[in-house]
Amino acid sequence: MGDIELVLKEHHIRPTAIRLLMYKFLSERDIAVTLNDIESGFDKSERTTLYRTIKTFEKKGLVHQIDDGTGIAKYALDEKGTGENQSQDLHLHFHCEKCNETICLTDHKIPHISLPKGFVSKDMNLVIKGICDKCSEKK
Amino acid sequence: MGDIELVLKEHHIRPTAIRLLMYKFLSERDIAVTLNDIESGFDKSERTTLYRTIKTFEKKGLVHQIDDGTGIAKYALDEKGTGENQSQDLHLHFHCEKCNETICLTDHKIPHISLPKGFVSKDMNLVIKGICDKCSEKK
DNA sequence: AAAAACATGCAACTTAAGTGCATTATTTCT
DNA sequence: AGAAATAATGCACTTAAGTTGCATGTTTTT
Repeated sequence: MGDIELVLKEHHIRPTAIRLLMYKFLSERDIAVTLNDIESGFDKSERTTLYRTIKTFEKKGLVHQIDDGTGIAKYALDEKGTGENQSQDLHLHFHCEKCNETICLTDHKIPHISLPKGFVSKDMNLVIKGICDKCSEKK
Repeated sequence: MGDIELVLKEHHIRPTAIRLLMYKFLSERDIAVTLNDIESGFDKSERTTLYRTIKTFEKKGLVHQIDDGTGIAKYALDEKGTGENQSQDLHLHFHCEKCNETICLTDHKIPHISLPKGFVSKDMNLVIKGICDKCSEKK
């Protein structure tokens, strides 16, 4: 049984062909992808199925959705896809205005922020916009 | 000449009737509003006009757009609408999962974050999700 | 093997966002 | 002031992402 198959099973996801392929697809890139990106990578499958697949992954805690300000949802594998650690992904994301790519800066955690009285924090989303390392190189 | 008229003129925006009304509308609430919210507040005017009006405000630095993760753009007046201070609005936003309202926490600035080599930061967006003060009161 | 549960594909719908163009209002110029 | 230029508004239409319903196909369970 392949590695991916195991990962899916650990997350209580049936390892169908498309799901295996999508996991592979996601694990091969280090940037967050849109549904369109995924669609372009799969001639064989259909928009709806891919949509539902990524949503399944999300529900089961395999991927997280990122809102980078472009208005289009992006997805990336959770850091510890295999582990049991379901703690929130409080790392931050960087969106490059040039290449339009969004990167998970998994080593950069969001610092603690004290809120006014009465506010209860459950989740956080920090996106930094600017120029990424690749684009700032090739001037 | 009214106060609002002056504010608009300072931002090089022609003070038409709709624009004056929209500014008033925005200044009357302390939460970020969607285009739909605005539309509901104006029987007289039309979606497109309101859309273009808010976009004009945005371009001229009167309002900022907030992406709170709901997928729907929200807008709020900049802190110093009147002043010359065009420095980025690096305050954070709080999105309440219960009442769905998004609040500018203008007093809470986003802390400095050091990025990996090659990354250039131009703008930041931090949204904290949870329960707001009003909703946590009335259990 | 039959029943139940789940996955997939197709079509259609919803909603926010955005554009083109004609009309109307406002400003500028002489 | 009046004409020309510029900008604002309103209406219709388009686009694109996201989402749902339902029929069909597949896998799992008993």
